[in-house]
Amino acid sequence: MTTAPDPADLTARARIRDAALRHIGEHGYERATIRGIAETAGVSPGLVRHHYGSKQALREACDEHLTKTMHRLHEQAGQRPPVGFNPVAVMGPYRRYLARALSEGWATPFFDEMVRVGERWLAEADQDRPEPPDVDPRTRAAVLAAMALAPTVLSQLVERGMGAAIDSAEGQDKLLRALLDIHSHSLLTPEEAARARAALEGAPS
Amino acid sequence: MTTAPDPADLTARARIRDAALRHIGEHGYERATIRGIAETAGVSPGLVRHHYGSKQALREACDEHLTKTMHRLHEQAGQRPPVGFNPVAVMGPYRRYLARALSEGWATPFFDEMVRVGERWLAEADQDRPEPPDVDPRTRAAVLAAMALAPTVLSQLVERGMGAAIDSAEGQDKLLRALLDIHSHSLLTPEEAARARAALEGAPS
DNA sequence: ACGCCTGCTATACGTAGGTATAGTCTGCTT
DNA sequence: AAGCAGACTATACCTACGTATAGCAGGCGT
Repeated sequence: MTTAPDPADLTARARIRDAALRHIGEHGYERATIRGIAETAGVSPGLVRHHYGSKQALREACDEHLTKTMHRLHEQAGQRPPVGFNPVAVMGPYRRYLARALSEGWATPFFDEMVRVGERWLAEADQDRPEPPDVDPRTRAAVLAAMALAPTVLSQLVERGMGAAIDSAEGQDKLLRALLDIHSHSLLTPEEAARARAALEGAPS
Repeated sequence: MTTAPDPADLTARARIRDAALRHIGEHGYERATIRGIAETAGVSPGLVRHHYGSKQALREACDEHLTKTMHRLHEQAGQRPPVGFNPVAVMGPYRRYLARALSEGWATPFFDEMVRVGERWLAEADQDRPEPPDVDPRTRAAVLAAMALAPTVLSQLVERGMGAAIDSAEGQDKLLRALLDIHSHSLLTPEEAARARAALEGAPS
């Protein structure tokens, strides 16, 4: 059950967009070429310009399509909490594209939304915490979001470490188990953290 | 006390390398141009080729230089544990370059070493853990390394969330506090994790 | 039937940028 | 002094690629 393409998606216009998503995902925005995209879509390079005007605009169309698709998936998946905080699972064919968007720096809207969601989610989780954290919530959410996206962005490297493709069943299983383990076992004890914080106050050197 | 340049580093050859580190860090490998690098270094584009042969080879020289410098810094910083597991602090001028190297996928040796180090470090930390994790250590270390590198790779986005440059004192402070908080407060309780794991076994969907 | 909008192709243009070559200058060896 | 080597520049070349233009086919309203 991979994100089913609407029947209407067989149009050349849609094929171009899909090809662009794939090419940009695989090679990055700069290295992806209109000619290559056109070839994959089975059309002439001219048609790409005809439909989208420019390479930049094509990318924006991809962004929009991804955003819409993600929203749809998000809704139909319901409001279940982000177990393991793992966006890899859902993204399927868009994973690489998203990773590029993030690491090449043109995914700010998406990231901002992740931060917003995370912030709300953390606020809720903080209900039953003895003393509130001394970091502002936005920062904490941002860092957490970045960490959550790490396996997506650095998938190539993580795959090396895991010895399995991140898309494969084995890879997903390994990744999820690792995330569960990491997120349920603190690296630092509260005391260690407190000590480090104290050191921060003392010597801003 | 930023990584002091050796006096001998004033040679054109070294200036080219430094300019390349900067340009590639700022624009990425593809977008960085030999002409731009040459201009920054105050030399002709031809000299770049004279010294390094090709753009690719120039990048490799940068990699090597970064590796050596990092080793030097690593040694002179002693064996103190990676508090907050935060490589951002040290990297200084190389941060952007490293981020590019990671996200553009040509930093495998560096990442592999991080995984090795992390693996050893985790093994030690696992001494006093009631039951061993059910993930293989390499995978866990890889995911953890990726997460640790997230603020570096996604610095642009994290900065947005923090509202401060990651290099600034304020940014460093915020980031470190966030990391301390995150690493000393689990997102999931062991029970939740166990439940999620159980779900994994049950329904591989 | 006629025009025309739309999807589409073929071809051409301009430019950026990696690479290649030839030549200049400086300093050192013999 | 002669001459060689290495650092460095100027210039040229070639390819890749984004963009622009012109033209063709086919369905649709009138």
